Amino acid sequence: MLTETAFQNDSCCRLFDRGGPNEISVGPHALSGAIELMGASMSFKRNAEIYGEQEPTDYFYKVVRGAVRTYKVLMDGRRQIGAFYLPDEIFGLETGDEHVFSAEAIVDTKILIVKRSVAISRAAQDSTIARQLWTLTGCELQRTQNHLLLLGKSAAERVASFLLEMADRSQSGDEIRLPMSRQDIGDYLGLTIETVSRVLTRFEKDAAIDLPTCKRVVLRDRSILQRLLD
Amino acid sequence: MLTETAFQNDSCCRLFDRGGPNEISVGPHALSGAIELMGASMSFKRNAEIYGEQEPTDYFYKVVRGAVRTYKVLMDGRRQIGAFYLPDEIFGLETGDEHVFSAEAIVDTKILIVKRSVAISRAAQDSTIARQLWTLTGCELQRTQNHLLLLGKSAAERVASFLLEMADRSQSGDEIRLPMSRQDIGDYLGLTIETVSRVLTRFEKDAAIDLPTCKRVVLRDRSILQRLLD
DNA sequence: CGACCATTTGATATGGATCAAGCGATGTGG
DNA sequence: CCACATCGCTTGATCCATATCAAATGGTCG
Repeated sequence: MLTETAFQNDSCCRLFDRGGPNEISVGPHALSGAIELMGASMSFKRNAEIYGEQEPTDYFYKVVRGAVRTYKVLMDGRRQIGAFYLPDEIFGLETGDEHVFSAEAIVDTKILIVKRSVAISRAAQDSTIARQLWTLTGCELQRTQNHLLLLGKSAAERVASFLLEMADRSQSGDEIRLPMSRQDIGDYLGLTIETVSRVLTRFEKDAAIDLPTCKRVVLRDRSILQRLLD
Repeated sequence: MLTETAFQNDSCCRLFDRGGPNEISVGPHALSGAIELMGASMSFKRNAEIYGEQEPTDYFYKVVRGAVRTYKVLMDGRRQIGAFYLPDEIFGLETGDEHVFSAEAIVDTKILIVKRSVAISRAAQDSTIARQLWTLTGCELQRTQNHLLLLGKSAAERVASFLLEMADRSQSGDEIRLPMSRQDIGDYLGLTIETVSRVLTRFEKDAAIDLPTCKRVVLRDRSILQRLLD
């Protein structure tokens, strides 16, 4: 599970480097407007939709500030979260012409946007750009495979994996600030909010973590969590 | 779920087209031998290992005849199957330097092999090859995302998805010849063999399928299965 | 302060796992 | 060609982890 923590290295950012980010003030759904430049910047309010299921996959996105969830709502109303994206991470790399997942800002979020067609035509001329696109998609594949393996495990293992992964990705030592709700975590891990809550309480009783507030987690004994994983 | 059925179009095969396939007779683990050509062919016996976890990711593979499973064995001994690959499908596209999954022949299987380094250097010169590598990885990502969504559903939904997907991919109308065991199916769907068996029996009682033998399935009423999906 | 929403905690229900036979197909040696 | 052994599949009985339902607590914002 920890292998996925290295999943978006800085060399991939060149895609977003052309042109100084020029702030464009827009609401949700304004993406389909006339953004042709690479590296255009947009802001989204908490819970605002960045793109919806079945919309055309016209852009790549990079989180500057805030956090993003991608998700799909299933027939029965259940919601599966595909991934969380934190600052410096890239999303929207879906393959087909239309998005299978939707994307929303979890908190107020700033994002860079690149038109897919621009990136692809650059890739046709510059093999290092092509290589980056491939690598990014490969990293996303690896992340998804790890997520898939996660769903085969017990509730405690899933939550432990999640905490260790978040600690690694937010790079703030043993103190994690969770931007997402229990419902988000549950929908990511395939558990109910009650089960997530109970496991966290259990970890706290076992002195593996502290929960100063419900959004802040402090890892007190990583080895207890680590032992649950393989 | 059905979107994934179109996941490896023929345009991707150019990777394997250089040089007439020259049969090389080898056993498992012989991959690390001196295969430098593109499109070299190898045969594997039922249950033979094609590559193992942690081996270097030096090749891409394409099934010519037979069937392949990729899998990972977890700490507790459970085995998660990542995917099944049927004739004309490509596998081994993992991102890192080492395989996270192992690959085995499910039945006696013939495979084409391409050295990864050769494909990559061709991609650096030919942007259509680069594009194909990217597309293939993207298709694999889509397949994995669908697999992930599958694991959130009930046992009946998982089995129904599996049957419809196999029917589509084996392109033999309503009659499916399953190369894999119940254990394989269970490990793919995250269910026990008992549950897989019970669901199949239930589908037969509901007149959705026939089971002339345990390896052959005839879809009698796809709409019953379809109704379980979204 | 009060209303609202998210989270935690408690009690009960359930889908699929586990444990345990039985059954059927496939292959082997006589 | 048949008797028997083996292995994979099916069927049945019971158990358990997590879901579901319900209520209490806590945190946030007007």
